[in-house]
Amino acid sequence: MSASKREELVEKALEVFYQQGFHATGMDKLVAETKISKTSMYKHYKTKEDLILATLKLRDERFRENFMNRATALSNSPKQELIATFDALAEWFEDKKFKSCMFIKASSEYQDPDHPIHMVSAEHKKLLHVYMQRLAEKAELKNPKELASQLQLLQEGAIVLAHLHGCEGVAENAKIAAKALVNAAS
Amino acid sequence: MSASKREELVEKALEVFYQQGFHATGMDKLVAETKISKTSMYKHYKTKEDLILATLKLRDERFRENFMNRATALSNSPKQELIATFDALAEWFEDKKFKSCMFIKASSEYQDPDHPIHMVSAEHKKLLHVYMQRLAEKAELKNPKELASQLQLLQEGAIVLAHLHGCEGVAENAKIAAKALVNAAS
DNA sequence: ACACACATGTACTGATCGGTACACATTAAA
DNA sequence: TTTAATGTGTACCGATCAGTACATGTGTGT
Repeated sequence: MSASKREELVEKALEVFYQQGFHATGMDKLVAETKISKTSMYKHYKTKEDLILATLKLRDERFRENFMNRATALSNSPKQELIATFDALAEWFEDKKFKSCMFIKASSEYQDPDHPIHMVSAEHKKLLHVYMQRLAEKAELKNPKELASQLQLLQEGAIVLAHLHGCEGVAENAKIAAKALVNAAS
Repeated sequence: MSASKREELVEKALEVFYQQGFHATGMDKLVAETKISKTSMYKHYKTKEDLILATLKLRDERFRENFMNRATALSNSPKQELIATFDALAEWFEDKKFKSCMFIKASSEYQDPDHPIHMVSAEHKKLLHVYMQRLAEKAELKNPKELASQLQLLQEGAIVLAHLHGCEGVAENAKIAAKALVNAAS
């Protein structure tokens, strides 16, 4: 049960599920693209759903780490960092591999709120909310929880519209709105 | 080619695609739920994709009409109507059949920007944007196009988060943010 | 009553789905 | 060197996918 093969599998699955979708990606496609046999896949993950959950876990960790790191790097204070999250989004949108948010898409394909895939998607968004609420608290802004929610509305909206229409101006416009909301809470 | 059967088909398809998803819904399921034979279906619509496009067209018309009517009914001026769109959203989110936005989900399953399904989804969002831009113009607000974009960001974010976490407070929070943005443009 | 055009339902196609049976290769302990 | 345990690949399973061939209505003009 070589851990490296397991890693190769989940890595490739992450890429293919993200680019092609979950229902649209068959396990056979992963066999073809990884040269890992189906038996080995099902030794590592009992079902396709387990594999999807593993890819989402990896994606959650990587995405949040990168997102928060970029926002931190592009700012000098918690208040600035809240705004800089929209610069981080802009960078993401410009990536030619950008195809919306994996968790929005996952919850689109697995709509039942009690479905594990839906639940981990919701958890991902909650963790991002916590991150921004903490920033709002550090910045000593009014109603940090509500402010974080409102900024997240702008972020999720930006992701959706950047995916639908292309990235031009979307993140910038969201950033302008975010500044207005942050200033109103100062 | 009875038009009533055609209507029954697209009606049922709309419901099932919305509740269950596109890839997850087979044509056989529609046969089972409508008692319309597969042959008849494929006489009316050459492919599943054609049927999906028909359901999206119907959904677009109905949704926008209802959305705009509700916003109009809940307000007394273009400026108020911009804000009232968030009350219309709140009503929608509270419907127990609410399962996110059909077009966000469609673009999640058909990600290629050149795919017809993706394109009609983008067009739907553009039409909503036009509606709000007109309102902003009638209300004589500053930068009507940018304001409409920012309000739409809040709306799309609200849809996504209401679907992920439930509707509690989402639309209300978005409305508060919208008021701040509208007032800033007054 | 008849013939013809067309709407409809059944039963099927090859392809693909998620998942598995089983034969074989490899390794390590005895 | 033998034996047992485990990892791997192939070839397959029944179910379901989108789509179709074909036989059987069914309505209309004569």
